[in-house]
Amino acid sequence: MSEKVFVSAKEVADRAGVSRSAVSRTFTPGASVSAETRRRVLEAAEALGYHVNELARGLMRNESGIVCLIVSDVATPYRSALLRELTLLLQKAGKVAMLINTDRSDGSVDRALRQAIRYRADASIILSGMPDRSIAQLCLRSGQRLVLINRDDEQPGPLRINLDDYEAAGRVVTAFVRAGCRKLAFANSEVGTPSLMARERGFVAAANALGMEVSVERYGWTGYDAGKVLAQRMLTHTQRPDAVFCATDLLACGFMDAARHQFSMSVPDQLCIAGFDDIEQASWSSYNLTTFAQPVSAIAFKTVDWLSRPRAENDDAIHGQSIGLHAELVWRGSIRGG
Amino acid sequence: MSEKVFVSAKEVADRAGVSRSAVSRTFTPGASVSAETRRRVLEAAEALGYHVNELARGLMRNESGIVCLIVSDVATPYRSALLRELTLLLQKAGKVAMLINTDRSDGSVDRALRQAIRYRADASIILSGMPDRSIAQLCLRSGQRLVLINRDDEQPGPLRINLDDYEAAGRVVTAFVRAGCRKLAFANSEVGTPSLMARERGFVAAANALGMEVSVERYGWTGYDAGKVLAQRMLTHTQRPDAVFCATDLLACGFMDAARHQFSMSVPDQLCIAGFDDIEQASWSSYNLTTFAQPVSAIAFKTVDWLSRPRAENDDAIHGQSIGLHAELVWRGSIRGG
DNA sequence: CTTGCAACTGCACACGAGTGCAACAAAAGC
DNA sequence: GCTTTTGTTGCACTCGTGTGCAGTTGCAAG
Repeated sequence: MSEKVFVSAKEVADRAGVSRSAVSRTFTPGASVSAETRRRVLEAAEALGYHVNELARGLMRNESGIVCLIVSDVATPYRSALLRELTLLLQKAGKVAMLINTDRSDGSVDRALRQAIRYRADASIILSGMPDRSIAQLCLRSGQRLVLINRDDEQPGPLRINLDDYEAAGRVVTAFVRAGCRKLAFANSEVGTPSLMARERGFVAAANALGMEVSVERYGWTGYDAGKVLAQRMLTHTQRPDAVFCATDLLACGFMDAARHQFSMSVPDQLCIAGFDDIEQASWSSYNLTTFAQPVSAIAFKTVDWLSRPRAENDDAIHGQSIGLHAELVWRGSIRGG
Repeated sequence: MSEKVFVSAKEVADRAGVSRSAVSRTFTPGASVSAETRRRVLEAAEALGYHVNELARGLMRNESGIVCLIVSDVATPYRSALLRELTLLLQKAGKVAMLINTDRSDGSVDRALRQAIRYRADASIILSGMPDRSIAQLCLRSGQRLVLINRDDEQPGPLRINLDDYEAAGRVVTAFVRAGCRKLAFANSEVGTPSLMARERGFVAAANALGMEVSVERYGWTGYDAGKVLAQRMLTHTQRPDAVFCATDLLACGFMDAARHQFSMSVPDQLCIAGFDDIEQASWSSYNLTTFAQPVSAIAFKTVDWLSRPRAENDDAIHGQSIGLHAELVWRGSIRGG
């Protein structure tokens, strides 16, 4: 029955006794309006409950103010933390976030990007999955900006933000050795994300350089349950490891719980554990996990900063920029010493 | 330099050798186009990389397809789980989610709703905070739909979804008594959300009805750290409680960790604990927390279902609908017996 | 062949805003 | 008093799409 009846600039103009242009100008920063006209317009707008139609404005300006966040597994601690940081900064920058949930299939990222194009988003930020090359190119050709976070891709065009996963994984070997550990293990998931694999390779390489073998196991998705299963597999071996680097904090929490409650092992006395991400739960006293911190604030800052910068500056680097960030090791109680 | 250059229906029409209307109709379900025309249009659209401009379409149809999610503390387990569920269902319903982060000030919810109006959102879903009455009315007058989740407000117009917090809190008293507990306590935060307060009142009332006193403490925000502080306060009393109902799972996790690691108490032998929300961590074996499950899927389903239903049906109930959902008690190991 | 009907197509207008341009008024300068 | 300057204002066009209406086409029935 009562269809949508938004009040338009025309109505405000009529009530204020000015032209529609005057209304438009009062709401456009930097336009020329006399103080008196402005006052009358604002008064009428307030009385009528007028709000600029961003759809129409976006149509004219060819700039919607929308930024698409393309994410899978939003409910995961690390993802949601990054999401919070990004939305906060985007809002401060005068943008608004459009959230698109993807599953783990590749097609869903493509669908998300199509959605972003349809809404004429100013930019898309991809936190999960990889877009098809042709779609990504289409976005770039349309003048949409693209940011890939922790996706280690070589496509030219988008801004790519990555951590020093490989190098960080090396540092944890040092920490384990210093704690007196000799039988190293790496617990990974099967998803094979570039950053996860980089951690694995970095860990193995650093251990090998010291003449040590690493037993690697991969299972399931990168969550708590997978960590438990990995522990069950790796701790029933005749040769139990005395140090495990888990590709993710969630894996580490699951691993630690299984080690303690199912195998009655004490951490860090009989088993040292390290994780990656520094999710909130890592600091909870039941886990007290030594781990690498994802610099979420820095990631979000770099992203939004790049997006708010005028276009021309970026175009200098035709091949798109690549930003490397450092993952700091947060010392807690799951590795001896320190 | 390279400004945004999206391809428009006009260009597709030229290339396909048809009128622009034909293009429009091809992308409008239920419009009348011959198979041949449709084919040529689709072919041209594919070749040019055409995508409908939802901004313009929304302008015409007066229906943007956008639904605003207004949330604070997105990174919190319960909130992010609800967020995931909502975005997934909205996408399935052909809508798209616009995420607006609020801080805990009231004004920020109002600002968010203004944003929603400016983007002509079809609906706004409020998960945190309370909008000012006048703004809410403005939204409703504009034909925007409003959903309040766990906000227990009496405003007419919006759909209100609430849990049986009060009654649920009573059930936990029964469970504590059955476990042999006699000194009951309630750990709450200071934020005073209607649902949190309902849990407190329900718990106290049910205990009183059985002739038992409840010691109530309130502190800080509703997170893990607050739970720890609450434990430090409540467990240093000369009269230690032997059962605590925490208003939130996060509080419960903090409380439990402090009880175990700082006061060396064993749960559930010396202290029974219950929480509320059933966040993922509640099921982790370090906590194994008995708690009430937020029916996130049901909440999301009811919400999206209401939004996709045609307007007329809802208008029958002038005062807006109110949906009550049941919080199921999930039995785990933090209460003896069961 | 004419007529009727249905399916399709295109014109033209609408949606709500921004903006270049010209008209205009007031103030300043001489 | 006249000219120049400065600041406002309104007209009219633009953005990309949906849609009512009228016109065209094709086909089958009379």
